[in-house]
This record gives sequence, structure tokens and C-alpha cells, in this order.
Amino acid sequence: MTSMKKTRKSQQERSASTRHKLLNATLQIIESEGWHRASMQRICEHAGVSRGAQTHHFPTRESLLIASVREIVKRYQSDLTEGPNRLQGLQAFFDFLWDATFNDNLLICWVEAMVAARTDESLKRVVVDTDASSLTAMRALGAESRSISGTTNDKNSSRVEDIVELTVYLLRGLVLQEGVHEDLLEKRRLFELWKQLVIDVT
Amino acid sequence: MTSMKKTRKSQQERSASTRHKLLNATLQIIESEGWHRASMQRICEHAGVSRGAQTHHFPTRESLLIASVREIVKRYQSDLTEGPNRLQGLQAFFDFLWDATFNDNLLICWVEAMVAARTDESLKRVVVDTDASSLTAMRALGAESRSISGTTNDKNSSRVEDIVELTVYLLRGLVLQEGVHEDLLEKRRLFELWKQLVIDVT
DNA sequence: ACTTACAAACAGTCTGGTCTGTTTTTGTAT
DNA sequence: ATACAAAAACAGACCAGACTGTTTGTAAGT
Repeated sequence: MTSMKKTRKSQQERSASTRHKLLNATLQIIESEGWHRASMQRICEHAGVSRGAQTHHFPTRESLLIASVREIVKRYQSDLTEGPNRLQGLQAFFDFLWDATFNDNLLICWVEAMVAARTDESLKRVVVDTDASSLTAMRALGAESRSISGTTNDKNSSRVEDIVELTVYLLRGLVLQEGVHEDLLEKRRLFELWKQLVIDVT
Repeated sequence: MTSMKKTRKSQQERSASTRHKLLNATLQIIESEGWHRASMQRICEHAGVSRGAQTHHFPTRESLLIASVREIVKRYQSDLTEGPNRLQGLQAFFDFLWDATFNDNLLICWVEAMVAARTDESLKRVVVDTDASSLTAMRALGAESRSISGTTNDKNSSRVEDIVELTVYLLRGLVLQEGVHEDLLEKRRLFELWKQLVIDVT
């Protein structure tokens, strides 16, 4: 009885549904029109949610945008954790990072969020927190993927972690560039060079 | 007679003065408050220029912001060309790039411009043009600095150019990060690691 | 009944572009 | 040189639109 089509939805279901609609619409608008054009009315319009319903769930614009930031990293993290259950060496891990970066449009939203957060203290707190946790997770994943690949995990695994972090920053720079000049093949070529340089040393 | 203090300024002088004031204020506000808060009234207020004067020189907000983008790259290019008349090898060139990136606040403005341009076609055109020219200039500078350093400029100088481009993207990613989490020493450490990796190979 | 979810109108602020009027410089005829 | 008209630079009011947050009211689930 709980799974009827339109009739009788639980409060929790209703709430979760509109929240999801709103967050989805927010991310889509940030991705397609930019952070500062993600206004409440536009989001509501795009989500098919009334202004009042939005007000109920997110009383202020700030609260919705903060929730969106959290949603971004949540999805990104789930991408990360579900993907590399079989990570075969650094090479594969880097390829995986590339895919996670350019397959969906989460990272461009993240870049928009970072730029917006730079001049918005309350947002900055959220961004810097979530970013730090996600960064350490990726560093750990990188080191782990290397230790699996064969060579013993010696004491300079910290070097590998640093290289992973550098790669993350590089990928963000590439995303930034891709936003204004689409040329993914050329970027891929450069990234292959990067991989080669980095992996030769480790 | 042409150099009296307050009396009798040439039209050109007056025009150039207020234009400069407006562009300066625009860049400062972009840097301190972000792109989307650089409104006309705030800029005029900060520049000490009346709304009417601004209207006369820049009829629309878009025109002022485009001019600001051009101003950014103009200053950045002048930084580049006046600096490394004595560039001793790639190492020094990379250090120079680092300084040009983090000494003044031009690059954060540039990042803001790139993000804004992603969802603004007319702005995107300007950004992608200026960026391309500035990028090729840096690639050339990098290759040149290497060829000076001693080894003959063999056929894989293109590889050096690619590495320079990668470094540019990496620096932009670092600037992005520095915007939300100030930790320049740590970033410097990571950059040193990258330098070492690159220079070992070349 | 009572709480949660939803709907829509309203007020106040901010923004960008337009418009009208004033001051300063410049060109020119006398 | 000097008067004067034209043009350029400047000043500020005004307006229509968009935005956020609030408020009042209605429907749906518990």
C-alpha cells in the first residue's frame, strides 16, 4: 500500500521529494547558468516547486545554496567510493580521477561554489570543511592504490599523497579552462603527459 | 604650462583619468568582493566617479567589465615581459611564474572572470581570445628560458611548452584553493615538488 | 486536533539603463 | 586675443524589472 503512484505519500516522502527536486534544479542551474543566476524564483520555476514550498524547506537562499554545496560533495564522494573497488595502481587511479572530473558536471559546480565562497564567509566555512575531508579521502585513496600495485608502501607514501593533491588542483585548473574553451582532447593529451611525468618518478 | 596642478586638464587627460579610476576600482572590487558584486554604483562610489561620468565612458556594465578583463591581461602581460629579461633556466622561470601568480591579485580576478565568462557568451569571446594569446606567450617564454639554460633546443621543446601550460593550469587551481583556504606555504611546498619532478625529467 | 507541506501575494531593496541638465574644453570667426 | 558655438566630460534624478524575505492562508498527512 505504501507504493501507490500518486495517492498517499508519506510526509517524509513528500519532503524528501521536493528537497531533491530543489537541490537538483539548483545544481542544474549552477551548471548551466552560473552560481549568481541561481535565484530562488528561477530554481523554483525549474524545479516545478512553488515559492512557498521552497520557503518551507529552505527559508533563505543561503541555506539552499549551502545544502547544494553539501549535495555536490556528497555525490562526488559517492562517485569516489563506489568506483575504485578495484584500483590497480596509480595509473588507473589517475584515469579514474579524470573520469570523475569530466564525466558529470559536478566539478564545475564545485568550482563555482569555491569562487562564490571566497567572498562569502558563511559559505566559505562549509566549502573549506567539505573540501578538506574530500581531499584527505582522495589522498588516502591514491596512496592505497599505489600500495596495492606491487611495491611495498614505504615511508614516502606521503609523496604520493602530495602528488595526488597536485593532480586534484591541476584538474580543477583544467575544468576552469574547459568552461571557457572546450577542447577535451587536447586537455587529455596534456593530462597523459602529466601522468607520465608523475608516475615515472614514483 | 601644461603641468599645472588642478587647472586646465586636457580632455584626453580627463578621460584617461576617470577611465583609469573606474578600471582600478573595478579590479579592486572584483578582488575583494567578487565579480557579481561589482555593480555600477559600488564601482562609481569606490572610484569617486559620478554615475553620469561612468555612463559616458562605459554605457553598459558589460562594456566596463570587458574593458576590465582586457586590463587584467594587459597588466599581467606587462608583468611577464618586464620581468624575465634574465631568465636562467626552467627553474627560474617557474619561480617567476609563481611570483607573478601570487604577488599581486591579478590572477584571482582572472579566475573570477573565467567563471563569469563561462555563462556569458560575449564575455567568453574576450576571455578566450586574451587567454589564448597570453598562454602562447608563456609557452614561448618557457621554451626560451630552457634553451638559454645550456642544452641545445632540440626537437622536444614542444614538450617543455606543454609542461609550462600544465603549470599554468596547476597555478590556477592553486589560486582557486587559496581563495577559500589561505595556506601559501603548504602550496609552495607542493609547487616545489612539482618543480623537482619536472626538472628531473627535462 | 494538530502538525507538516504547500501556495501565493506583498513589501522593501538593489540593479542597470535612460534621460535631462550642467560644466569644462576645444575649435573658429572676427 | 576674444567672443562664441559645438562637442566632450560630468552630474544626478528617474524608472522598470528582478531579487529576497515575510506573511497570510490552504491542503494534506498523523
